[in-house]
Parts: sequence; structure tokens; C-alpha cells
Amino acid sequence: MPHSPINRALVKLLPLFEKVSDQELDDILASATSRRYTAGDAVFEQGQTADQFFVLLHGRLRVTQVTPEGQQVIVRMVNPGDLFGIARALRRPDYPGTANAVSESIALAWPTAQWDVFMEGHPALAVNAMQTMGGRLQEAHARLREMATEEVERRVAHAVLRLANQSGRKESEGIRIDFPVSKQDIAEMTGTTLHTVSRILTAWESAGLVRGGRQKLLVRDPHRLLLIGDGLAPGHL
Amino acid sequence: MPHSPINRALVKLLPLFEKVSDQELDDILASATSRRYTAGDAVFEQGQTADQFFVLLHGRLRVTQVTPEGQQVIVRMVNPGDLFGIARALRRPDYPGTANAVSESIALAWPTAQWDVFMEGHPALAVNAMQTMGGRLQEAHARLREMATEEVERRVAHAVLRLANQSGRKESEGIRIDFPVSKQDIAEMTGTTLHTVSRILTAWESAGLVRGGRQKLLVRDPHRLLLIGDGLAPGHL
DNA sequence: CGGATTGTTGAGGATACTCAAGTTAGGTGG
DNA sequence: CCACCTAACTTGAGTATCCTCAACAATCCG
Repeated sequence: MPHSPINRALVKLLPLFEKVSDQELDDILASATSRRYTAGDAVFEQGQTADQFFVLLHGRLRVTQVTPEGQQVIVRMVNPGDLFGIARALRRPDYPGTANAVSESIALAWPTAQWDVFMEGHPALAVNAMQTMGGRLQEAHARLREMATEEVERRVAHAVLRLANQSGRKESEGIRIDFPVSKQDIAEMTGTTLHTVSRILTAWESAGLVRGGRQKLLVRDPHRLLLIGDGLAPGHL
Repeated sequence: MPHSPINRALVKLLPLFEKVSDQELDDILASATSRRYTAGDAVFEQGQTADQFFVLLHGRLRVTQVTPEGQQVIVRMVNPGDLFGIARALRRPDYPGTANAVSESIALAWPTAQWDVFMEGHPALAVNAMQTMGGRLQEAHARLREMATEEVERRVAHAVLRLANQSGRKESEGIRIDFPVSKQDIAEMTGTTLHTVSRILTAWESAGLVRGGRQKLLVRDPHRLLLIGDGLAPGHL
């Protein structure tokens, strides 16, 4: 599969490549390889030497970190168009987390050495990459603020809304999270246990806010969920 | 005070300007102004239009965010050499937090409009700035992981160690945090209350790990603190 | 049709918060 | 220089949230 020629049209519209000329883009794509991953596959693992960085074209990835004690934390979800595995930009020799495909995924990969070349040679790309990191930093701070100040139910509400915004697809009955999410996953995003998540979601389901199922999630009433997230709706009746 | 000529030697050694030529540096400094802040002063406030970005030359700043409910969270401490207030890099029109001097401080300031000019015109600077953001992102993730998985005492241990590493000065008896830190501050860094911090620190003081005082903190035994942080030493007894 | 993964629900208990005094330290003005 | 005032801190008691432990049910997959 590697070294198949990559179609410029596929990536031209990604925000990451905004204001990058066709000429530059061809140059950039020349050193890329395309890879396919099936659900469950690891794109890279925590601690491994960071010899590549990636852009996700299709699918979803879950990036996790494992604590020394073996507890897992979900750092973020990678959505199509996202840059990931950019350990090099952090001047790290290894990947700080593990990236797993949660559904069938396709990514472009470049050798790490290309990073600095791209950054120095394509200022527009550098600005876009910086913006990507900025967005990620803001999300991390938002989550920190939540973890520091909010009770579990509100954190779960925010996590679910974030999933709906980033990876939701509108359906007749609400917003569907269009990849498999387990209660354990939500627990690892919010710093709680799957038990607590289960209790909260069943309560919400009774209230008609969401509809769950085995690794399925449909948000029926985002507005009321937002109220819960902001502490303006009951919760602990 | 503004528009006094700025000495190149003062900033030449900062990591941010590594590999930036003298020529470029002069160009960059030409549009900078230098400002002084006394303890307590706000450099900028949350929500304010981000018309400048800064580099701290001397002193310490505390960057906080306030939740809609009025709870404060300390996002980070700014140390000499650090870039801060770079809302522009995040494509934000306003500052996402408030920066207060905790001790006498001096900073360089540039108009926001210069940001893109610098990034496009000085690739070395762009790479360094990206690295700065990368470091910050890693710290945010580390804190997230802590908040998600660790109990309060361990989080406090990590926060204190982080302060010691970033802003500590070696003394005969240990590592002194060389600016005023209150228990409230530590609480706002770790997502707990000043009461709990007080209880933990007095316990540590009895054990000879630290020595406290009104807004004072001296780490006497970083090694044992690290053990507590990693969950390898008692704590709750 | 088993086996495994995922999810549900209950009971009990611990961590850490809230509420409530009170104490100490530092700065300020008389 | 001392008295006072405030901000920072200490400490105790009661309690709520949420975790742990435990058993069981449902769903998916081969």
C-alpha cells in the first residue's frame, strides 16, 4: 500500500492545508504514504520511537495515555482532517500516547524528519499547524477547568456534548455519535468509573435526554444537556 | 516607559530566540515595548480584546480562568523567558484568562498584528513558538491525567514539585519557591480546597517534607515528595 | 450456542467537601 | 511602637459524592 500516489483533491480542502498552494501541496504529498487501519488497530503506541507523523483522512482514532499504575486516560479523539502523532513538534523522541482506530480509518503518514522541513519551507502550513495546537491547548484547558471545578455529572455532560460536536451526525431523532463509544470510554474521558457513567446515562435516558445502547449513543436533547453541563439543571434530584 | 530601546543582550539567550539571527532579533525588538508590573497588577484580563502578546523578562505571573460560577482555576505560572498572551496564535480575539503579577515583573509587549508577521518572516521563531506550545500542551495533558486518576494528596505533591522545578531556588535547607504562594493558590492548581491543602501540608511539615508559612513554601525532601506523587509512599494516615 | 465483552444495579464505605470557629501573621495608621 | 484589622491559615465535625466491591443481565461474535 505505501507509496501509492496520493490524490491532491482529497486533502486540498482540509483546514490544515488552507492557503497552501497546489505546487507546495504536491511537494508535501510526495513524501507521504497512505495507510489503512481496521477498528482496534494501533497506529502507534505510547513510548514507541516517533518516526512518523500523520493526518487522518477517514475514520476515528482514540488517543490514550496509561499511567504508571495502569489506569487509562483518553487524551482526545482524532477526527478526519486532524493532525496527530506530532511528537516531533514537541521535541520528543517518542509518542506520549497510544492511538487506536475505533472504526475503519485511513491516514497519511510522513517521516518525522519532514516536520522541520515543512515548517521552515511552508509558513502557511506552520501557521495552520500552530493553530491546530492552539485549539488543542484550549480544549485541554477547558477539560482541566471542568475536572477542577465540576462534579461528575456535569463533566459527563460536557464530554458527551464535545463528542456530539466533534463527531456527531444529525439524525431524525437527534445527534448520533457515529463511532462506537463505551461507558468505559466516557469514564476515561471524564475521570470517573464506568459504573457512575452508567448510572448517569440511564437517568438521562429516563429523562429523554439521550438514548444509549451497547457502544451506541444518541443525543436527543443537546440543549437540556448543556444546561446540565452548566449546572443550571437538576441532576442529583 | 514604552518605546525605550531594548537591549538585545537581555533576550538573546532566551530559548524562544534560539537560532534567530542578531539582525532578525533587532527587527523583532524594534516593535516591542517594555513594561513593569508590581505584585498584584493585571497584565491583561479574561475576556479583554487581545491586542498584545508578551514575553516575560523578570518576575512571575499567575494565569487564571474564572468559571461562569465564579470559581477560579490557575491555568499556569509564567516564568521568565516564557511567551504568554498569545491568543492570536489560537485565532482568538480575546484573552482566555487573566494574568497577574505575583511579584515585581517586567515584560516585553508586541501588538498582536505582529504575530503573523513574525511567524511568517522568521521560521526559526515559529519553530520555537510551536515548541513552547507543545510543552504547554504536554503539561496540560499531564495535569489532566493527574486530575483524572490521582487522589488529592498526590495531585498536591505533583503541583508542589512542578513549582519547585519551574520556579525553585536551591537553598541550604531545600528548594525555595521564590514567590508568594498561598494554600488557596495550590488549591486552585489542583482542584481542591484550601482546607484540604492546609491539612496535607501540615502533615507533610510534621514529616519533615516541606516547611510552610504564610505564602511561603520550602521543599525539604523532593525525593520523598516524588514518592508520594507516584503513590509509592503512605499519605492517608 | 457458548464465551466474552459490555452494561446494570445495589450496598457500603472512604475521600474530600462544606460549614463553622478560631488562630496567626502582617501590614497600617494612630 | 503598639493596637488594630484584615488576609491567610488551622482545625474540627458532619456529610455528600462517588468509588469499590459484588453479582447479575444483556449483547455481540464466532
